[in-house]
Amino acid sequence: MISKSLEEYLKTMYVLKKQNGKIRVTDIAKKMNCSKPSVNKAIYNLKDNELLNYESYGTIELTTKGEDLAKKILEAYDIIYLFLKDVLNLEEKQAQEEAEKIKSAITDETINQLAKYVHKVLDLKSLDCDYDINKERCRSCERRKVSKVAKGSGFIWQH
Amino acid sequence: MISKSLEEYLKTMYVLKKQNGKIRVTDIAKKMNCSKPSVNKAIYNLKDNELLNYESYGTIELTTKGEDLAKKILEAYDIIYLFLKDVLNLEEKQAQEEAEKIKSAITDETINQLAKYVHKVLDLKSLDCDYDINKERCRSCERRKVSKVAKGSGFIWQH
DNA sequence: ATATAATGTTAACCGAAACTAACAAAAGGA
DNA sequence: TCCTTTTGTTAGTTTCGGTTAACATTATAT
Repeated sequence: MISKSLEEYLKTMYVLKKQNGKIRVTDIAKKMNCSKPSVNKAIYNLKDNELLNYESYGTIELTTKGEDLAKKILEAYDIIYLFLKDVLNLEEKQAQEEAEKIKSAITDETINQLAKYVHKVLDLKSLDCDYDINKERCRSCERRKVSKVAKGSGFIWQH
Repeated sequence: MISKSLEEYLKTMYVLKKQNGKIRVTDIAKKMNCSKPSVNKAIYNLKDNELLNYESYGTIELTTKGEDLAKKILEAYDIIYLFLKDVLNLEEKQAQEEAEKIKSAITDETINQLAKYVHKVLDLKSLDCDYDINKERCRSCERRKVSKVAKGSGFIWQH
């Protein structure tokens, strides 16, 4: 298990890859408001965990394992973000900031319960929703979950 | 502003005072699952912040400032605990653990929004509830908030 | 092609928050 | 009282996640 801090780096890399097609130290540092040496350390740490491939001055490429984990992390983030923004009515920016911090604090079990709840609350027609964070599709309403990475995150269930 | 870690110590001290009438290093360490030297450091740190009075081998007494802050921290914790337990249906123990971690992560603003939401959800009669964490009484339903410290925390609104 | 700018790396260090081991003080029982 | 146990303290370390300063490498523009 990697640390919550490393998870943040991994998530950011995944998003940058989707947004820019490439992952650069400077861009990570900017996005995460940290120094480049911090990013560098994180890279080698993630590499040790086989979550990405990297050689000095080379390009950062997430491994399959890394990408899978990143998706899971991003989805958890999205669920919390959605709850904060659409249920608690926080401002988008604050919802983003807080979602990161909350995600870094709680267990998968709690995220899963929150996911179910958000799913229910945002669509009251499926009060008996069977949504599970580990499944691709809700058995009750047949929606699929789709993560919208491109602009500012947020995630949706699509028919 | 003290750190989230110190807030945990302060909260624990307040609860111990209510439960046992006194605050001891050993009891804090037991409750927080940490070593006595860690507690000792925290004590002097809180003392520097004028949140408690202490002399070596003496008794720990929260100042007024310390007690006020402890109450605020405990209330935030209670709100999150209530949400996790009664809204997300987490087990009591897990709700307690997660509540601490979440509280240590989020801002007052978010707690406040959550408080309003929990207040609404747990009593659907007051959907236009005006509850505010900084007020003693809800203008809509006229309930007062009361923190039940004694056993395992949890907090209620009382008529 | 080379000077300059941008990017990435390394080394040394910091601070917070924890730990263990060893010791000092206080409390309680015979 | 005095011995033992409990409680509290100190010193020295560790780990984690970050930093700055200085340097190396790569990319860009003229």
